[in-house]
Amino acid sequence: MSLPHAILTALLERPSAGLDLTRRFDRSIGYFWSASHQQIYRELGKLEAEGFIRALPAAQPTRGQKKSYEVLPAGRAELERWTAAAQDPKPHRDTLLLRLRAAAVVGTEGLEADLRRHLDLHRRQLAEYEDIEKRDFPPGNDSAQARLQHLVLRAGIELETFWTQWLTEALEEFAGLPDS
Amino acid sequence: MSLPHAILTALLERPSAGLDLTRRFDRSIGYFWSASHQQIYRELGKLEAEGFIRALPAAQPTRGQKKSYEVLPAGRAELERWTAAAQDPKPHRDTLLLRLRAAAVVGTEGLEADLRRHLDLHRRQLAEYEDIEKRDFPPGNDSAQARLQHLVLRAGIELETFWTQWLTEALEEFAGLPDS
DNA sequence: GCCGGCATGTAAGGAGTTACATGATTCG
DNA sequence: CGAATCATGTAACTCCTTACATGCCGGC
Repeated sequence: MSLPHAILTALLERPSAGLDLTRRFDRSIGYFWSASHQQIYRELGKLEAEGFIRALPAAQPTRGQKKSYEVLPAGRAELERWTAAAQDPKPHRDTLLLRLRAAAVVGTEGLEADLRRHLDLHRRQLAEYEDIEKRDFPPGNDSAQARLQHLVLRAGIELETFWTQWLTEALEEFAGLPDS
Repeated sequence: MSLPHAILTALLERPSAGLDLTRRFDRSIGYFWSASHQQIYRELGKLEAEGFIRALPAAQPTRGQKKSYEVLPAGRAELERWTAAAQDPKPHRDTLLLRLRAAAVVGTEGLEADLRRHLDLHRRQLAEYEDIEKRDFPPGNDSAQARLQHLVLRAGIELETFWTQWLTEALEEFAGLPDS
């Protein structure tokens, strides 16, 4: 039940059409809540039916035509409610850790190459986050909104830092293993 | 496509029946790949139909009776294949970060209490991991299998450490915020 | 005018969750 | 024997993914 709220947040930040939202999910909100355009269109339809958002008047109802949405007061209220509500953390699912555990049983043959690839991907992601930090959060801006957004970005930076360190350590471990 | 491989790994570590597996998923494998008993039974049926596992001979075919499984050579081969295959990391989904981003737009009212609760949950999980580390990985055991398992556990420890630190930082940030 | 890209969708299926159902075993 | 618990399942639903379909729009 989080996708509709992710969309409400994005639309409050700026009214947008479906593909705009999709692109923003690829870049920013999608770093911690990804969504495909199919999901987004379906959810926009639901949110409109529930009275949480509405299409901006400029939009025609034909198919291939751009259709932008804005959040209605009921939608903002729902987002406030959801943000404040207690929620249990969802259990993590991590394929790579699972594969390492499998490797402890069936051997590490072939796994090292993919660990290197993941390490590279995490390094790139970390570099991207650090660029965003330099660009969007120069020292001195301490508005409440900026501080919260920066906090979220720092979580991303620290998580990617963790993964690069851990993968480096894992690869060192592999180097010292009896060959599989 | 990871649940069947999680089950194969667990069954290779020790042949088990459905509920045994469910309990082990609650304690150990489930720390990074959770599954309910319904999922597990469904998947055991599929794996048996595919010839990857078989019921141990002792088992009767009646309903409420215990039925243990073991991995067949084809199952082991499939697990080896899957472990070595290149896989892209799945995008993360984190509700808490999403809520923080929403709070940057609609205000932080009511969120702080749940952050404290999450901090407490992560501290407990961290303590549990550290207990496991003390119990199962005393210094000196450096078999290949133990080193890989320890590596996985350290990932859990470091992730929980990150979350406790980040949440602490977030709560400090909240304390300095203009009240919402 | 048509072709490639933009924009909005539909359909089918997989994976996970929630609620419920049924048979066996154990213990008082 | 009756109730609680163990153990194995079914059914319905939601969410997400993958593949495909359709209409508009600008440039050549």
